[in-house]
This record gives sequence, structure tokens and C-alpha cells, in this order.
Amino acid sequence: MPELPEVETIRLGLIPRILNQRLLGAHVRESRLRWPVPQDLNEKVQQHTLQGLARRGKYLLFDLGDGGLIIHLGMSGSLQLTPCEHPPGKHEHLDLLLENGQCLRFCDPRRFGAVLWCLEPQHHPLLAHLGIEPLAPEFDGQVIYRLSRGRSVPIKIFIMNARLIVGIGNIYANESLFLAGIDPRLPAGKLSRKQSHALAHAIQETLHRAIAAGGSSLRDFVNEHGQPGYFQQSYAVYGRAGKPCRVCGQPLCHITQGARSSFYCSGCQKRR
DNA sequence: AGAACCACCTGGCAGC
DNA sequence: TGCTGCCAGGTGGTTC
Repeated sequence: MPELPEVETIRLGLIPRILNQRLLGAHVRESRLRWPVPQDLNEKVQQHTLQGLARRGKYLLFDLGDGGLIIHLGMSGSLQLTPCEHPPGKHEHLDLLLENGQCLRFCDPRRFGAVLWCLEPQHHPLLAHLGIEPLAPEFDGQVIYRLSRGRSVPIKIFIMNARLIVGIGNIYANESLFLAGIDPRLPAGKLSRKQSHALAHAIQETLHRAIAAGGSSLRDFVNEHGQPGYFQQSYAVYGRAGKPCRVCGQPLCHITQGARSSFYCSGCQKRR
């Protein structure tokens, strides 16, 4: 599933290719996404110029000057630049038609994603309650320590809560906690200052590494060129239940937290 | 306010 | 080989 590094990779890849392009319209083939795609999307975007592409958490914000698009890739979404005449596949639900003859094609087999129009995307209700960006300079151990006081939820659930910290999905939550040497079951409020700093550092390190590697966390993820990413090959714990820890050799554990799989090493990751 | 749980969706895969 | 049924997972919403 596209996590923050994948979304950032897509954003960085698209910027030089679509910025300052005029939109000739939008072609919607399937409007039933997480929320319905606006019926009049074609009229909304027509003749607008793509002036910017920002990101908030995993939301991509396309600045069209007078309004903008909010796109979320959900769990299986991707965006590809492709010639307009290229026939769309089964799950390629909509095209944004560019003046250069290409289209930005939105594909999402599971339809958990979203394509919305908004006059002021930065102020959309969906973005209003989002927490701190883990890649922002002000994100550090002090922030984690302060946010986690008085909270009893397991630390893994805590770092995946987008109202507190945005963009950390299941895979990178598992990887970050391993790198920080923290047991995913540890109540957030029990985190020491030292652990908070280790965790902040581990989260940033994990995300930066994934972005540098081209960012991918799902077999069917493709970037804006249609190439698969390769970060999934270097997971330390995710999906490796029963296999030996790459650090200490102990078999890795698998538990369920908040209806999601957690993977950890009981030797390397401590509860205090 | 915080925590727990549910709904949405479909490709992929295990089991028969 | 083909069918059934379960799982994964981000996020907003509901319930406790």
C-alpha cells in the first residue's frame, strides 16, 4: 500500500512532469471511490493550470490556482503519466487530461482511494485534524514524549494515529519500532525520554531510507513511470514471522494489534 | 477525551 | 483445476 514514502516519491516524480501544464479536462470512468468523485469534475478542472503539488500526510494536493484536487491513493492506488490514447485498464478509474497529450491516470483496484475537488484544499475538513509531519524539522523525541503522556494505547497504535502523527502505516510502524528497539505493545505513556528520541530518529530514518530507495511497500505499487519500487526487499521484521531476526537470530514474533499484524523481535525490542 | 471497533473493497492465496 | 472463503490494510465514523 502506498505509505508516506511512496506518496512523496510520486509527488517528487510528478512535479517536473506536470507543473505548469494546463488541464483540458477530466475523464471519469468509475466515480465510486471511497467518496464519490464529483460529477462535474471535468468542468471543475477544465482550463486550470497545475501550479503546485503538495503533500499532507498521504494526501496529494494539486494546486490549480482557483481551487484544487485532493487525491488519496488508499491501499492500492497509483498514478501514472500515460498517452491519452492508451486504452485504460479495468481499475484505471479516471484520467486528468494534460495539454501535452498525456494524461495523469488514477488506478485503484480496491477503490479505497479518493479524488476530490475543493476550493481551498489546504483547509479541507479531511486535513483539518491531521497531526505532525514526521519528516518536518520540528518532529523529534520531545514531540513524541509530550504527545504520548497519559496514553495507555500500545506505542504501535499510537504512532499510527494520524491525528497525532501522519503518514506512518503498518509496515513502517513495525520497521521503525524494530529500529528503535521498542516493543510494539509498550503503552505509549510509558515511553521514556530516551526511547522517545530513539523512536523519532528511527521513524525519520526508516522513511528517508524508503524515499531514497524509490519508496515502495506493496507488490503492485508502481511509481509515475510504471516501475515497481524495491524497498520491500529490505524489511527487517514486516512479514517475517518465525524467520530469524537479522540482528540476534531469534525467531520473529507475530501478534495482532488493533486488527493489524505486528511483527517484532522479543530479543531486540524491549518493553521498558 | 480516549479507546475499541466497524465499514469500505478486491486481489491473492490457502485449503479443500 | 476450480471453487470457497479468508486476509490485508488506511482512514473516517460510531460506540462505549
